[in-house]
Amino acid sequence: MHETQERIKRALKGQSTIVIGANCTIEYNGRAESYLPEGDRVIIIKPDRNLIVHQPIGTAPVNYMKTGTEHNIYYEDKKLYLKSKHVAQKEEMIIRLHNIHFLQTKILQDGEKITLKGSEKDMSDKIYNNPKLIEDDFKPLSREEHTKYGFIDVFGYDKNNTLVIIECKRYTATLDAVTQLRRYVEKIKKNKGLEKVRGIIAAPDISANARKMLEDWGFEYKKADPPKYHGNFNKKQKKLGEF
Amino acid sequence: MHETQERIKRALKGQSTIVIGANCTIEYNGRAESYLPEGDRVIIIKPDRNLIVHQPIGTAPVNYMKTGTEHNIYYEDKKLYLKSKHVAQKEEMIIRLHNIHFLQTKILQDGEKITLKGSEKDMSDKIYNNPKLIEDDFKPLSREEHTKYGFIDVFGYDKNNTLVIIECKRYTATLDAVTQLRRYVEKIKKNKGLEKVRGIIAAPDISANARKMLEDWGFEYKKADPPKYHGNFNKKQKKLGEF
DNA sequence: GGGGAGAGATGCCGC
DNA sequence: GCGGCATTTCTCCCC
Repeated sequence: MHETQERIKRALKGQSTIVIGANCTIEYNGRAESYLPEGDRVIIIKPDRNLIVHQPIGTAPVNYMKTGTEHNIYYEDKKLYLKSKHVAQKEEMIIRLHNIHFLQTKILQDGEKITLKGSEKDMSDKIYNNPKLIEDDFKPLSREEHTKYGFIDVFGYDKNNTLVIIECKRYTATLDAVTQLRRYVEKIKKNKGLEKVRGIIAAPDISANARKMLEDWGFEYKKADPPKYHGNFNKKQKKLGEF
Repeated sequence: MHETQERIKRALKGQSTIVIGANCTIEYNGRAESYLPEGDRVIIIKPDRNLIVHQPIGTAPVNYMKTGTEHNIYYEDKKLYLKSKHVAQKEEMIIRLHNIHFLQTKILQDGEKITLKGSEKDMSDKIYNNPKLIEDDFKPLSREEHTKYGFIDVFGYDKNNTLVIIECKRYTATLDAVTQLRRYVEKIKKNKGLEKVRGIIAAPDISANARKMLEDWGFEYKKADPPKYHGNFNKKQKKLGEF
């Protein structure tokens, strides 16, 4: 066991990614407080000094510490502890390691960044470039604007030269989306001294409550799908068969 | 390399948690589309069939597949692939494994659940049980109510028997918090036919913009901290010095 | 560094 | 299953 401690200690000094499979108990104190009784988990410490703990179930880590945390591994009363402290964030974690199932320390080389298509920005681009998706004679002026009126997805004029604000959502629009749109419309009305500003939610779907609130406020809903670049799932299936 | 494939294949049939350190290329197609060029990552597949991929930097996984995904490992043109498919979600991922740095397969035993203190619910409980934190003679009626008016944190009457709605936030209250409160207040005013309903944000802090909007709408802000159970960070520091 | 908003958000709970 | 909402959200981008 002392050998394990030495390996982790050495790895913590370098740029290794450390992966530990261990039976452990975890205590956290910081933004909240948590306690996790004894059980088997996977612990990862990365070279940027963040730490994540995964139980054998679930997508999200059960415990974690942010980038820039200090880590220390030591024995006390013949028990092995990993103590992690993030001074700036006033957070800390103590993992008591009852038993180590496996340990890997390895310098991982990866300078690549993920490319992602189909985000809300792509959706507003699509609408900007195809204004007829909203309605005929819609003239978009800008997109993804950090104006003093707020962060507006698409912004333009309709055929009557009435200002139109469009809030895009990739999924079913919720009450939040409507209140967000409402905030923008009100702000721009006030700042520009306009009586009439149209607000449109563009999304593949909208919840019943959101639709009701939308109508109560005189806003509109326009069905619109986020763009797909390589075709749908079934097509992809076929294509992937080539591999 | 074929031995690695066999080990993963066997592990996928059982209840093992699989941890792979590998140089790989990742393609994802589903709710969005993504591509990640060659680099070293840690891949975890859990017994509930979810998969997460971690680069050697950052807290969040760079790619993932949800619980219930089917995984297949196979060779094609002498190249090793891990293909993951979630039929119901219409999502899939293909990981090309160029080189395996390490591989661990282990059945992890963990039936424990994390206990967390200091959540927003704990905060509304605290206010419910200590109404003076809001003001003298505040009479709370309920908390965490899933009423037809919405999900209201705390709900009660002030000394003038005016209805009071309190929205709690663990951190700095933002514009969202104010619009949320506004939604509740308006809805309850309308449904109960009341002219005056007070709205209060209880949070440790509030952003300047949120405060302005709050005041514009005649709502109030009351500084309140989420409950701490084991004392603050500095005290904890001292206590932890015992280790 | 704080504020504002998206995310392939995830997870929880209630209907 | 959907809906509404918190999250130790995380991450990005802009001021």
